[in-house]
Order: sequence, then structure tokens, then C-alpha cells
Amino acid sequence: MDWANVAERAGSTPPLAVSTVVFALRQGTEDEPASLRLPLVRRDREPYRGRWALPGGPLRGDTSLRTAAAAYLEQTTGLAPTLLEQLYTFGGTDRGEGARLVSVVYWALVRFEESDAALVDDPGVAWFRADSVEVTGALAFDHSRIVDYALARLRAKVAYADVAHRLLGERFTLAQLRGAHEAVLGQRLDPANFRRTVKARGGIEDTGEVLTGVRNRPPRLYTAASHRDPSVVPDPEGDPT
Amino acid sequence: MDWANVAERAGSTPPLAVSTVVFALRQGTEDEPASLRLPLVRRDREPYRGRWALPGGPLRGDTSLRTAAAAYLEQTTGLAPTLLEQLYTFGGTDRGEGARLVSVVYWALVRFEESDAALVDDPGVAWFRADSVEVTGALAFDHSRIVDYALARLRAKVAYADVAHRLLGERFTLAQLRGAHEAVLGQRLDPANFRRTVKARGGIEDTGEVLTGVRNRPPRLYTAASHRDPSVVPDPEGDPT
DNA sequence: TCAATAGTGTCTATCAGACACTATTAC
DNA sequence: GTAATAGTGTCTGATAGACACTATTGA
Repeated sequence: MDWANVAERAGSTPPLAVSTVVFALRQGTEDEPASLRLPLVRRDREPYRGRWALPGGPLRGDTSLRTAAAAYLEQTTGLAPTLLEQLYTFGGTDRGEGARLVSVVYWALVRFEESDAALVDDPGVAWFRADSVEVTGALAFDHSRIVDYALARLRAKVAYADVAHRLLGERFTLAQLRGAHEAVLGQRLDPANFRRTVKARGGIEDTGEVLTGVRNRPPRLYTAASHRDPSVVPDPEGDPT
Repeated sequence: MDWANVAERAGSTPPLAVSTVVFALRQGTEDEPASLRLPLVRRDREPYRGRWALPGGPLRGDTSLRTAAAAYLEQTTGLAPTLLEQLYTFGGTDRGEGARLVSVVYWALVRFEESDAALVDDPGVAWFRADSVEVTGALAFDHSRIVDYALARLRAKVAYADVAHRLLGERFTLAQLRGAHEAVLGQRLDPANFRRTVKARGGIEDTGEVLTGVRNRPPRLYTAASHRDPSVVPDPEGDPT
């Protein structure tokens, strides 16, 4: 009701940070399927010194939330996100030791494999399986819970929106796209049914090319079609790409 | 990466405010159907003095975001929300005149009709149709866009989750529940199909009672069933009710 | 030839929309 | 009785899962 003088009270407002849950696809081997990974940063200060945490930091100056999230992401992984959406803002009073903090958290998808060279070489950064972050020892603050929530949201979204291709390169086979879905969902999908549903959704286009050099029938290569899905409510401050 | 000293930099972080888009159901008359309404507050300070704005204000001290949203809601409407979820955090650098501001916005459903007496008597508060806020003259800041986004999210959610009953009282008929859905969606629904789908979802329970005094066959009264829908990802900091 | 994956076709159960039909009240 | 809404039943078209089947490559 009375918030006109918000600016003057800046000092009385809790500090604000931006973090990002970054998902990437780790290529599968012959035996094990592809898996979803995420980068964490080792904290070198108190509180939670030495524990793994989400990449992020304070929101400075006059940068937008989204820009800040992308900047911290680039700093720690050297990658530009192919998808960056706001996840949730955590502002509880019991988020862990240390001062009161409000965190605006984003989630991102990046392309991993083809640009290993771009990854920063920093012993303070490591990649972990997204489906078992708690196994790696407790994360700093409430970050374990945040990762779980991000994964739940990603799993829900992958079921109705065309986002999985953003874990892959420009051109991809349907098997690769299915592998991405399987890695996100953590379960096998029927190849025939997957093909049918994903083609019916209209999110992919046949390039006419095929992938050669495999020891079986060469699969077709597809691209993501630029189409607006009316059933998806877009991120209001998201990049309109 | 380096966010350990967020607390010490508190002063460098933009101010933080909490606002809420509150939805209520305005009972329909014989001619026109029920409609979705929301309360707005007239600003009495610059910037945007005299314009209508969402109820809200700065986030003070050590209250959680959710608690702050509920408090501002109660101040302006005198009502307690039956549903309160986080909507989005707006932190762009071009949100309107005045200083830089980050707004964590919630959306809420309240019960309107039965407690008219509880509504605050303040000329600075008025209720508007949710589907045509822009008609009422431009709102302050980017609040028109926020209302549009909240309505889009509510419409999406009402299609797959049992939330519409939170606009009604403890007991309700299927026609009332359908009227709530129709008010949210802005379109008519087939009574027979609505009955079938909503009963199949399992979100309602037959109380065994009927509503008498109507000039037709008396309808049964239902209550919201307390059941967890596994297809809905819950608000991570939401009230576990 | 065989192994392996790509890709097609089909059956079935489920579900949403359309809509005809019956039931029960006030008047 | 009539008007009006409550509530049931049924048909149809779209869709997802299960799975049999054909196609095309490397070795």
C-alpha cells in the first residue's frame, strides 16, 4: 500500500543474490545411458566454506536479474545458455547459516559435449549427477533442495514443451533427442512412440541429411523448428528467442 | 562464484518489494455470468501518483517473502488468502519511472462474497475486472503486464490442478465450481463433461447434503478433497496445506 | 549372411467434446 | 402440467502405450 519510498529505504531491505541451476547432458557410453549433469562451485569463504554450491553471486548495480544469471553462468562454465528461465525466488528466514539472503534462482540448459574446450579449468568447479546431488555430501545453504526442485520442474516441462533439444547441437537425430528426454526423466522411452509424439508436436524439422558412419541404418538429422507453442506460458522477462 | 560476502555488500543491492495479484469471484447475476475481479490500490506518492497499482510494499526485516505478501494482502483487502503462490520476480531495468526496484510478485485466491463485511472501507482500494485491467487506464509501473501474466498462469493452472474451489466457500455445487472455472477461463464449459472430468480427477467429495431453496432440482454439495496431485510440482516455499 | 538401430503400422485403452436423454425440484 | 437446472449415458475422434513388423546400413 505504501511502497512509494522503497528506494529511500534501500538499506533496510535484505541483500539479493542470483544463482543458476545449470543442466548439461553427459554423453553416454556403450553400457550406461546419457546422464544429466550440473556444475557446482566450491565455496572458499564462510559460511559453508569448502561445501559445494550453485554458481551465483550478489545482484550488482543496474543489471537485470536475467543478465546477472547469465554472467555468473558464463564465469563458472565458460558456456552460454541455450535456455535460461527463472525458477523461483527463495526468501525464507531459515535458509541456512549466515546473514539473511534472498536468492532469485534461474535454471539453464547448455550444450556440453561439443565444446569441452570452452570449459573453464578451475579446480573449484566440478560437475555432478543431477539426480543424486545429495549423495555428494550436503550442499551449502538450501541448495540441495533447490536442485531437486529445478529437476522436478525440468521433468514436468520436458513432458509438454520442446526444450530437450537445447541440450544438443544444431542438428540431432531422434535417438539423441530421445536420449536427452531419457536422461532428464530417468527412464526409458519407447522409440516408436517417442518419434510419433515428438513429430506430432511439430517442434522439429527434417533437414534431409543423414548421419553416416554408424554401424547401422543411418538416421535422419533434424533441427528445432522455430514455432510458438500456445499451450506454454512464456517467461515474462525471458529472452524472446 | 564469489558470493560469500553478500551480506557485507547489502547496501549495493537493489531494493526489494513484494506485491500480490489477488483474484476473487464476483457473483453473477441472472443475465451476466460470474466474473473474476482483483483489488488495486491508488498510489498517493510519486512516481505514478494517482495511478492504480498492485497491493504490496517493501520487504522489511526478517519476514519471509510469503509472509510479507500475505500481510500486505490482509492490509488492503481484510481477507486471508485461500491460496498463495509465488508468481515471478520482476527485476528488469526498464520497469518504469523511479528508482531501480526488484519485485517478488505472488498471486492469491480469496473468498469474496460471503465476507463482504470484512472488506476494508478505503477509497484508495477498488476492485476491477481481471480480464480488462488495461481498460481502466494504465496501471503504475509494469503492473498491467504483471496482471496479464498472472491471469495467463491462473488459466493454465486451472486446467490441470484443483484450485478453482478456493474462490468458493467450504461447500459448493458443481455448477458453482463450473462457474468459477468459466470466470477464470472466460468461456463456457459443458456441464456434463465438466462434471465427468472434475469427478475423475478426485479433487472433490460428495457431502451428501443438497442445496435447497432453488427453483429447480436441488444440487448436491461437495467439498474439496485433501489429496496430493502427483502431477503438480508444489511451491517449494509454499504453505504445505 | 548377421547384428543393430531406423523407421512404419496397428491394436487397444483412455479421455475429451458433443449432445441426447432422464430426474427432480418450484411454480 | 411447464420451466429450469441436475445429473446420466453414449457416440466419436484424438491420443498414448505396447509391440509386431519392415528398412538399411556396417561388418
